[in-house]
Formats: sequence, structure tokens, C-alpha cells
Amino acid sequence: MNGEIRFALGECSLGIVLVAQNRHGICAILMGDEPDALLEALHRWFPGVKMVAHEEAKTALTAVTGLIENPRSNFNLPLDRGGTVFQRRVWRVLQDIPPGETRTYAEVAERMGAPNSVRAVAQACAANRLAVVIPCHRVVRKDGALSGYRWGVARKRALLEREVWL
DNA sequence: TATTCCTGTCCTG
DNA sequence: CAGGACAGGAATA
Repeated sequence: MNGEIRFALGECSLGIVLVAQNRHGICAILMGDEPDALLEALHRWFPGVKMVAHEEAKTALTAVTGLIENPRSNFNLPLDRGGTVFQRRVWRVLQDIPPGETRTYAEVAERMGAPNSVRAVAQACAANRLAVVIPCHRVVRKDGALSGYRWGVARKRALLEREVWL
């Protein structure tokens, strides 16, 4: 993670959204109730990296909020996912889940060819920095419970309900 | 339903 | 390198 990170803050129906990008693409999407908490989380993810509020990031912000409000809209801005090899494999499977559908952690693990890595899959979901764009909210527990969500289970539920109505 | 055990991967010291 | 944390799941009572 080198160079500075440019970010923009905005609002959507689910609260505050922060979108951050570096020269490779969007490197973080955070949701919450207050901007300060999101900035703090961002700094924790990229320690020592300079953060700058920048007009340039507003394009990405608009695209992300658009995706939140209308999950069917397509999103093709460059991403900088980061993560380990294993995490990237998980995230690739997640991106193949269409809006309105869900998978269990076990199904994701199986599709990866690592059926015993269920718990590791959950951890990889939790490590996803690109909320909504990498749809970790579409992964639920086998017993039907929503399980957890980095930005609050209420937001996970709201996202899923919205996708079902499409 | 609650408890217990078994997991794979990542993080920290 | 060892130990602990986990957004799970299955077996058990």
C-alpha cells in the first residue's frame, strides 16, 4: 500500500458511506453512522498511509451509492482488493452470486473446492474491505440466520431485503 | 434450544 | 513458531 489514499464521504439510505481509492482502484468501502468512526477504521486498515478528502473520489462514491440503492446496476470501476490468495479466491466466488440470491458459508467453501474451510470462509468475508461491491452480505448461515456483518446485521438485512424486491 | 467439539486461516507475540 | 480468535457446522442431549 503505497502512495496516498483519496476518499469521499456521502450518505445513502443505509447511513454514511466512505469510498477510498489509491492509484490501483477502489481499496475500501465502509458504512456506518458517523464519519469519524469510518475514518478511524480506514486508518487502521492502512496504517501510516496519508488520507486525503478529494473530489476525484466522488465518482467512485456515486457509483457505490448507486449500487446500494439499485443492486441491479452494473459496477465496473477498477478495484484494489488486497488480501491473501485464499481471501481472493473466496471473494471471487462471492462476486458470482447474483443479486437477490444468497449462499451459505458451506456452499461457498464447497464451490471453492475447500469444503472443510467453512470457518475460514467466514473469516475471509469479515476481512472484505469492499462492502457491497464484493457482496459478503449475501452469505448466510446454513440454519438460515444472517450471522454477522462488519457494518451491522441491520444493514445486511436491509441490503438483502432490497435485493429480493427487485 | 444449549453445549460441546472439530474445523482452516489469519494475527500477534 | 505457538497460541488464540472467529460472520460455521455437525453431533449430542
